[in-house]
Amino acid sequence: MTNVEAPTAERIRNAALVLFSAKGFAATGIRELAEAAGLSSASLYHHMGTKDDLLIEIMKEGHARLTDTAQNALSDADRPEARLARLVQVHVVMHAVYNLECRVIDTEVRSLDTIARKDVVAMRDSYEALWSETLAAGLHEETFQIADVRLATLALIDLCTGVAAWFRTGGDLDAFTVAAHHVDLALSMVSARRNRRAIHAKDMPLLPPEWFTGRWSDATDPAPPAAP
Amino acid sequence: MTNVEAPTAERIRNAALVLFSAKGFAATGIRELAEAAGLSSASLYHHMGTKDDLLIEIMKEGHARLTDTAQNALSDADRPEARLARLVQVHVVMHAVYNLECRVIDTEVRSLDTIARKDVVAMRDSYEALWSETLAAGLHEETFQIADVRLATLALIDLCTGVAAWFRTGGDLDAFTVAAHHVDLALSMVSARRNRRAIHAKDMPLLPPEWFTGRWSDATDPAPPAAP
DNA sequence: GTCTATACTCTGATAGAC
DNA sequence: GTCTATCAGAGTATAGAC
Repeated sequence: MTNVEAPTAERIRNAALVLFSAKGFAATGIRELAEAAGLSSASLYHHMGTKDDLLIEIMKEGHARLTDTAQNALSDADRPEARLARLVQVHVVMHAVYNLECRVIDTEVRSLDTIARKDVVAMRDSYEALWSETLAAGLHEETFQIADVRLATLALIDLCTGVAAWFRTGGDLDAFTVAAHHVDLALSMVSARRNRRAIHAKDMPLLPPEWFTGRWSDATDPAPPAAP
Repeated sequence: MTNVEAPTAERIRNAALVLFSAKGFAATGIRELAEAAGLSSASLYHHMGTKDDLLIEIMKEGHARLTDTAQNALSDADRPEARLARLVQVHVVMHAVYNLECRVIDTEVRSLDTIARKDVVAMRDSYEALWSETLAAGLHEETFQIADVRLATLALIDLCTGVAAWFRTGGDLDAFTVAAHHVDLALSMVSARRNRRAIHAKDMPLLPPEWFTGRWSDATDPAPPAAP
């Protein structure tokens, strides 16, 4: 559960998530990273490539996790409103639980070199396509009222991505509660309706907490520093 | 209109906006900034304090501009739905027109030292209060349907802030069109109603383009590099 | 108001011993 | 697998001439 005696590579990764998300990639020194991971700066390079490589790995892994999780969540949902609800739920829960990783993903695209940036943007685009397709389907069968699919896609993703910036583990709202609220906000935003009645989160087959927890065995955010 | 022969201090500021927004504050070198502004790095310091001071000035000025504009926009709007519409409109238009400045404001809080960060966060809080108060008023008179005012505040601001990340001047949608769409999205999100009927942007007394252009005489974003 | 030259620190990364 | 020592370059900022 906790990170006591975690493998060195993982300790480095966790230290990187903490520092990159708090100060930014460019402002984080290699010595600082080493100290946070409990090594000398030279030893770092036994476990990773360059500092750039470390960022690239974090970003690609994070995007892959997000897309994979979303695709799994969509696999047994047919209706556009159920699919949108799940996209929102997955996005928000991930941005709350993998909070540091998501902050890095969402803010450090500019720190990537041209090649890596191209890869990451492509991953991002294919993830966004899941949203666009869902909105287009809901618009087509008149479940959603949307003036512009592209704009609505960006708006919905912005709405859910913003969570990463203010969510705090241990706050008054847990990840699932925030996600449920956001599902409602999203459904309202696209005026989701069936039989002329507004659809709400409580009418949706949302993913239960266990659905997520079963996928978290490997690599989550590092545990936050203990409260004083 | 253009920046030909602009005062040196302004050229530096513009160069800073371009570089800070594109690469980030920490990743921008002082020599790079000097070159972009057309000076030697030593000459920079005749027109500004430290690199940190330059960021602080940009961020405080931007926050002040945003809050001032919002307060002016609210001065002749009474009803919660009109006030929300104007907050959204101002926020989106500013994030589109002062795109670079807003990107810096929204991403570089972490680059500020403790003292400046405290100031800027306070400015941010008082700006957010305009939104919270508007939502609380609309909830109280049952114009809005909101489960959690704090969460809805953050959600709405996130929705509108996101525009800065993808808006491009000269794209297929101009700032006012995007803002109008976002007003609709925002009103839907809070299920704004009067007499049991949904309220839309077209029913609102939105600010005309002239309202904004009258305020842009002084300092906008630098002109984008000419197309090839 | 702008420059050249420079001080001093920190940067990412490597060499090679243990 | 970790360390100390070190490299070459880039970082911010200043001194002082013009």
